[in-house]
Parts: sequence; C-alpha cells; structure tokens
Amino acid sequence: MPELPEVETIIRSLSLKIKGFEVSSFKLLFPGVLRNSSQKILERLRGRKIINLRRRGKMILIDFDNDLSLLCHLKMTGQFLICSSREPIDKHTHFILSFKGQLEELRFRDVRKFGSIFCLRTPEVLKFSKLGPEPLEMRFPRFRRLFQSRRARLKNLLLNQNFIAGIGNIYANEILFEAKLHPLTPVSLLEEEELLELWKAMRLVLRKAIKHRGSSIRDFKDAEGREGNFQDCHQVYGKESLPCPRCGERIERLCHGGRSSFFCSRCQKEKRKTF
DNA sequence: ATTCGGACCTGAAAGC
DNA sequence: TGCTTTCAGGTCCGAA
Repeated sequence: MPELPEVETIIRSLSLKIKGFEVSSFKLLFPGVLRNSSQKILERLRGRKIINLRRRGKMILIDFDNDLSLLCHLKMTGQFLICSSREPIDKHTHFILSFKGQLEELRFRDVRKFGSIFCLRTPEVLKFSKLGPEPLEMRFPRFRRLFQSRRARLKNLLLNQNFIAGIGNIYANEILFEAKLHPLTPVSLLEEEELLELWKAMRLVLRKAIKHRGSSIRDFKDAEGREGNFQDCHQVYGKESLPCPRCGERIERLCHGGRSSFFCSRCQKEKRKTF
C-alpha cells in the first residue's frame, strides 16, 4: 500500500503522538509478523522510551533508548494506528505496544499479512537493506549520475528500491506523466533535458502528495485513522480510458512486470532506438 | 542480464 | 441473489 508520501504521513502523525512514551507491555497476536527473531527480544523493549521515529524509503523505524529499533515495512495493507486500549481488537491486528500511564496504544494491523517487523540494534537498522537514495534529498547532479550505465526501462528503475527508495506504482505513474515520459523508455535514451524534467517531476509530485497527506485508494489511513486526499489529484493512476487532463486523449493502461501503468500516449511518447 | 510468473494473503468489486 | 474471477500503494525467488 503505502509509498513514500503515505509512510511520511504516518511517521508525522505517529511522532506527535508517541515520541517519548515508555513501553509498558506488548502483545504479539500474529507471531509471523516478527521476522528476524523470537518474541524474546521484544521483552527488552519493556520500560524503554521511544526516542525517535524515522522513515527510510517505505520503511518505518522506531528507535528506543536502549539501542534497539523496530524496523517495519507495511507492504500492501499494513497500518500503524494509535487508538484507545478500550477499542475492540479486530482480527487483523497483529502487534500492540502499550505505554506507561497512557490509555492510547500503538497497533499494527495488516489484512494481507505481507507486512513485517524486525527488532534490531539501532546501528544495524540502516545497513539492513541496501536502499537507494532518498528522492527528496538529492540534487540533480547526483540524480543524473544514478542513470549512468543503466539500461532498464524507466518505470522499472523508478520502482527499484535499490535504485531510489520510496517510489511505488502510484507515484511512478504520476511522476512519468508529469515529466511527459513513457514508462517503457529505455533510460539509456534519456537526454539531459529529460532527466532534468524527471527530477523536477519527482520532487513536485512527492512533495505535493506529502502536503496532501498521501493517497487513500482503499486502505491507507494515517496513525490517527485519517485518510489522505492526494487521490483527488491523481492525473493518470487508475484513470484508464478517461481523458488526459492535459490533452484530452484517452488514458491507456499497460501491464508489464506484473503491474499496471497508466499513461497518455500522446503526451508521453515512447522513444525508440533509431539506427 | 533482464523479464516473467508465482508466491506470500485477504477482501472488495466486477463479471456471469 | 450467489458463485467465480480479477485485482490491489510490495517484494522476494526461481526459471526462461
């Protein structure tokens, strides 16, 4: 489900609510969610304070004051929700952290059970997966360098977390529309000017999406249960056969790599190798 | 080396 | 109405 803007939205709402809280107890209702270790390591969180909440790509990091961190990936349907401990626990809630002197608790809920939580030592958290750079913390020269000696199709590369961290299917589609680039363009054919447009589009779309607190298509909610509203700003994602907002041509849908691409074939011309 | 399908899961929506 | 199929904000793995 959540891509960079949604995870960022969750982090922001989560930080305001639980930063500084001391863990009093936990419940692991579906042990499968904890991937690297047994329940035993979680015992070490008891009595520890949350000192920081961070995002890296689509991952959520919760740091405690004893050098331990929870590294969480929401995958498609994962949610972190702050709610009253009096609220009934539904069957998709897999993990709960309760806090000393607080009625509100943190619940991890995930209908499809793809999501994962790792409990690791804080210094090891960022080494855990080799994610590419953050798209909003990169100036153009570095962005341009990433594309050197790459041969993949443009959209595949944007979705590759080891290339750039945080972009998923919604935002890849929206960024490519904004930049007027075809998803199947081989990146070796991109010219300087087009890369610049791509970099600008990436920043524009992601920043705007964060401002709108993410896209709620079906599941996404922030830690307080609020939906985002960037879905109202989508130009092409999910808009098959509707008119292109720029030129009126019908939006096309293409399946490749097991995922849908939505684009305007008039605004986003496919580049081909010419000999 | 890329690309594909399948696997992991569940439920909403569309199709018949 | 009710059963079946398709599809989904992600990622990993193994086979062509």
